[in-house]
Amino acid sequence: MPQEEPDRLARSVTAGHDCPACPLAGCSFRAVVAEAAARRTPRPQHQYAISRGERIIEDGPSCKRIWVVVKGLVALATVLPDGRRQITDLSAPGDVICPVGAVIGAESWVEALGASIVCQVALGDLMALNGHAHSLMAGLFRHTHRQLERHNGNMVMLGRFDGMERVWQFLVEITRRLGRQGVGGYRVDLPMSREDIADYLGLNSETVSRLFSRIRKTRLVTFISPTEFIVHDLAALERRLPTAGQPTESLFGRILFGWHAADPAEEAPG
Amino acid sequence: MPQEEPDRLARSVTAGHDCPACPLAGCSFRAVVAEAAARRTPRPQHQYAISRGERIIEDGPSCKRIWVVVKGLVALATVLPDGRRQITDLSAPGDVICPVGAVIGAESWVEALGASIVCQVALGDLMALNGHAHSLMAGLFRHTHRQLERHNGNMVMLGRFDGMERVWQFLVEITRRLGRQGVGGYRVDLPMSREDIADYLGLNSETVSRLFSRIRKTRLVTFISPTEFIVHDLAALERRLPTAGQPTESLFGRILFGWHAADPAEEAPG
DNA sequence: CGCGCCTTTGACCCTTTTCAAATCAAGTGG
DNA sequence: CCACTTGATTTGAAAAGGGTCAAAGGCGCG
Repeated sequence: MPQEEPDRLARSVTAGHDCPACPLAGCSFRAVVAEAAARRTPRPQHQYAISRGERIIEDGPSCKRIWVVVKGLVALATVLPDGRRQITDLSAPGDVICPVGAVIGAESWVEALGASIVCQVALGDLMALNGHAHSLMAGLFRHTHRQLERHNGNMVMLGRFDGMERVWQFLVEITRRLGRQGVGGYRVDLPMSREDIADYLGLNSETVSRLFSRIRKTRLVTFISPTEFIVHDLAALERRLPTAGQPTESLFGRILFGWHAADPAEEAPG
Repeated sequence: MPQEEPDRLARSVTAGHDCPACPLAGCSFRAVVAEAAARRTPRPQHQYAISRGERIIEDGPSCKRIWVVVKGLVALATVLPDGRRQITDLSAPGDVICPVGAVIGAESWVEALGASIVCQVALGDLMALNGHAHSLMAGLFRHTHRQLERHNGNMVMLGRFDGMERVWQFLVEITRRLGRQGVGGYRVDLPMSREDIADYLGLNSETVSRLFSRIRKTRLVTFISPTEFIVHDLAALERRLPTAGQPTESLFGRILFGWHAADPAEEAPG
């Protein structure tokens, strides 16, 4: 358990192989990384394999790198001195992880929840190549705003949802992000323990287990094993959410970076 | 109450007077706004006075403006269809408010908690003048990362602090941001009702009131009125926090924007 | 097979919520 | 200036929800 013996797990990431460009189709940073690769930057990024509990650690005090999750599931966790842990963000394949400030008196780090692969992008290399390239800025900005949106939703969940609502919310979110559509619905292979889920939802593991048992009785979800389940009707789950919807994308980036969508009202008089 | 009759409060901001540049000494955006003013932009910003409950509203679907709080206290609030409200961020004088994405099925807006003055900065004007000016980008980036850090701390609070810890945390935060040092300690004039505080802390107003009563008994804080109090010993309050510290500043911006501090390890080999 | 770890379930306790009533503060009008 | 109104705050009592502690059940692994 990370909160009991943090130091035992504080191993650095293990080196994998170089990759010429981020291989991930849905990667938010694909264009940026591809651009860096096209300019033949020396080792603009590496892939690293990290196993459950391992952390991504900066060697120095400043933030020189970002990471793109290629495979697995990675968490941003904050642990209080007394051991209480809160997972404040989950990153699935295609998501970008930027270093983010912590809270003095608490430890924050990025850790793998299951066997994962991350693609490391050296920010300095990209900066040196591109200067303050528009595409890099736009990518960072878009990513950061998505993160703000997720955080906004998570705060509403933590502050105002009861236990059952949190678990429905979690199942919907994780099914959208990790579910593979198949016969009988979405199949989800979830690399999180009950305690990880509890730490994400602001509950404890026994409560999560009890709530999962109640969900099992609804027959909307079939649990094959503690870490595998099938969602038969995602829409039925979504109807149980207090919000009944999914996060919107901020429009902020459009004016800054020219992200355009079909939006005739865009230039309406203000 | 916003959650009972939101429409009654949905008045647009009332126009104040033009201001040549953001007048606020500690404003994160002072440099940016001053730069725009120096280039004689036509009306790069206005000041608006907004009273309690009024919202800052975008006229169109896209985000064309940012605001700097000059006076008062402004909240980013999300309200669920059933009326539950969560305040996800507070902005005090000097803070920048950027539009941030909401959650479908819930309403999000920026509202004044007390009589406030905000300085509106038209992003488009700034962009047209500066292009993708380094200072604008740096300012936005720095602001956004501060917001991420606050959000991270708020999620830990909402997920893992009990009621008493949340109220101590709130008092420390609000005293740091709004307190004026005087005889007997910091005096704080707090433009929030018990319900506002509850919606920020993920509690309800009766619980907040009860917890305040318990704090009154410790004699560490004297409540002059429901919205005025004196913190006699801020350090004693800080010692009651589970974290015993304050947010750090992310170092991320340094490499991107050249924010430099005394940091010899900055270029240490990675 | 037995060990250790995770999960599930039960019983009980504590915190917070809910519902209700009383108190307090600020305006209003006589 | 004082009764009256209105809304916010405080306090009380009961109920609900989640946490804590403990025990039993599953599962993989040596």
